[in-house]
Amino acid sequence: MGATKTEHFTDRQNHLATLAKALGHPARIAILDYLLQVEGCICGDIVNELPLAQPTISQHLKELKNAGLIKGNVTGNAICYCIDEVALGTLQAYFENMVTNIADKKAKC
Amino acid sequence: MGATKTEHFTDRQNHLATLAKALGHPARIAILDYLLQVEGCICGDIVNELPLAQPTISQHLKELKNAGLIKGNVTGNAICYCIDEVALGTLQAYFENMVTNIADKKAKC
DNA sequence: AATATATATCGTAATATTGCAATCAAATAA
DNA sequence: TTATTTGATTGCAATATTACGATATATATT
Repeated sequence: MGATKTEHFTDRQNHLATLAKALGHPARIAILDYLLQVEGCICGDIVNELPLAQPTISQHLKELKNAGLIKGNVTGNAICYCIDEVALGTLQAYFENMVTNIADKKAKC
Repeated sequence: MGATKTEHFTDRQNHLATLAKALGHPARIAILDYLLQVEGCICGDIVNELPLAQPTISQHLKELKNAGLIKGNVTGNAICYCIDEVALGTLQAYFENMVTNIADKKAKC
């Protein structure tokens, strides 16, 4: 098959999976790294920072944007991308919650 | 192509991407949900909890295990799976760090 | 030993992802 | 207007993922 059966899972599960999936590629981690390293957002020069061709990077940016992890707004010739705090907060809360839950339960495997 | 160019990225970036990728499917989020909900670990019955065939679930468990997100140890007839705190801690730290970094920078996009 | 139970592996079809050359679109600069 | 720049889109080849039936393996039970 190859097609994920999203209809069987909850909205929350599908949403978390979408966010995680968007981060499931080193180029996209690298893009977020760069977005954090630079002040606020990038207007241009992501292409020069990564070892991939321009269409490939454009595609990765699109996926991050579709997942809601980054926002982009046009400013003249260029486009400014920045990290979306809401999506990031969702992920942070998810892992925070898991870590504390596990610590509580003290699973002995 | 279809093959990720991992050699162009740092070990850290590849590792984070591997962890995120493993979580990039609702079935695998659901598995972790169930692992958290149950006390500690599961011995058996994951198959009954998810709307997927047994070989499919076995495959998803394998991917979570390969990524280091869960551990499994044999106990007689069944296999006990539980969440690996280390991998989860890595992800938690990553998002924690991002969130605080963004808050600091107060990006205005 | 024969049977049942739990899980892994194989094989394969359907679909998705990755990467890039070529090309297009829009704004800016000359 | 004619470049130039910036980034998106198209089209395609290579590879990966998802899902499952069939089958294998390994332990437990009878």
